[in-house]
Amino acid sequence: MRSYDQYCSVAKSLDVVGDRWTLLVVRELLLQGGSRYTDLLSGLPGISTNLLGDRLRQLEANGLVRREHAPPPVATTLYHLTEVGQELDSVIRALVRFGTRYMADPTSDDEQFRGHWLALPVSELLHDTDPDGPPAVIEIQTGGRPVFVELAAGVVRTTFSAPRDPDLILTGSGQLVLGVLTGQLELTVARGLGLEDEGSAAPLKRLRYDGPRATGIDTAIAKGIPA
Amino acid sequence: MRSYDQYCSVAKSLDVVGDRWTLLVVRELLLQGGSRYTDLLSGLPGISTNLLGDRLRQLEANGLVRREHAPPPVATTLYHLTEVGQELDSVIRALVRFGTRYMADPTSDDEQFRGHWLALPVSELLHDTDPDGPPAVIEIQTGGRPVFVELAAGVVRTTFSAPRDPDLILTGSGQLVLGVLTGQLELTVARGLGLEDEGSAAPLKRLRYDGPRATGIDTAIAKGIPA
DNA sequence: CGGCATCCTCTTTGATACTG
DNA sequence: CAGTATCAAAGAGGATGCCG
Repeated sequence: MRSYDQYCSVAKSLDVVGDRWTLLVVRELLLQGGSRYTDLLSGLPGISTNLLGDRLRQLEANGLVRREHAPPPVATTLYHLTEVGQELDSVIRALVRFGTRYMADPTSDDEQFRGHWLALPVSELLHDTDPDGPPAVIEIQTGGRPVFVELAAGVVRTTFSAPRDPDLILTGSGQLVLGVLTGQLELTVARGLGLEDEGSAAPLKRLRYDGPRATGIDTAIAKGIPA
Repeated sequence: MRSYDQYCSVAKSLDVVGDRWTLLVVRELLLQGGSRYTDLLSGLPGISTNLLGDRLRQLEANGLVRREHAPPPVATTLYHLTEVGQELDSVIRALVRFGTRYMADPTSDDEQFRGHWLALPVSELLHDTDPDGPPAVIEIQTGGRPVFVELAAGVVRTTFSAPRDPDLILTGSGQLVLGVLTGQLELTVARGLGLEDEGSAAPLKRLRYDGPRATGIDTAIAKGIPA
């Protein structure tokens, strides 16, 4: 990217991460940790292979990404965020907070989705209102690998392997699951729109959402669903 | 910008503000409030007139900017951030926090600077360590209109008109001033590099900087200054 | 299959000129 | 002042080929 040539903190940041796809590469590395080239490709649907290579090279040149030639058991290159790169998590979190308002909009037909992306709004915008309650786990099935939402000690975290047997399993589109988790979509309404749930709904009642609210999320979602 | 077509909060944000120049337009509107087209042009050195027009139209279409046809005393169009647009301040602040690490680097010859940009790192990264002390004001002269840094009740704010007579006036490049304010550059060293100061240095000692630290800022700056 | 490099087409940007 | 019109150059996207 051409530099903005401005002596300004924001412009300097954007000189480094303002290129198309760059922050999404950082998103993947923050979510997934050390990743192989093809892991990144599959977590970044729509990027072309040459662009991913370009971006990784730029990020490395700027000291945000480190490549590591893993020894025989893996026998491939792993890309990691450096400490400086990790500091972009505050930028990503701010973008999550802002962008979640658009998650209620009707989705286009060819919109891609990866379950692990849900970890961003879940861990940034959801809180456990019952810090003294017993730990609870919700399993999310949106196609692909499941994601686990864990409520414990007032904090909501996400993991990619089951921390214990889930209290609740939600199966359906990312949009339905997110609507129910954020409390913007009643479980009964979500069922009508295609969500399947198995187990206790109690953990849902413990969640508090403090992100941007969308009105009429149910009708918005319904509009996106073929009748 | 072409959409990323990903059902992800970050991608959705970037669909709206990920275009080149877009976040810098937001920066100007956050810093300056309602602005005329030409105010924006002068606060965004390097942008071309057609791109500014494009970006304003997009921001308006996305509900982040509102145009207001001001009545006779002004007799021109003013651009404002909407409430949704204002919420981008957390994104801007995160970018400020990240990007300030690069402010110590040697600046290129044709790098542009506007004094009001300093308000970003100052109000985001500086704190007043003496909340019970008397209010203090530092006037910053970097060419163009002066900027005033006000320490009061534990908070550091910036204004564009003098809240009272300044206790200290700093005159010099943005980089020297910022180095001194953040405590990364000793005042005596800064004087040797061309900074002029008038008044009491006491307010500087009250400031605490909690942003990213650059090592060797003095030699870095010296390298950028023609001998 | 992982990790690129190349070629080609299409879109976006940037510089400048121009108009109400 | 507040933009629109024009056009060359850069960058993005897509397909494909290469090499361990």
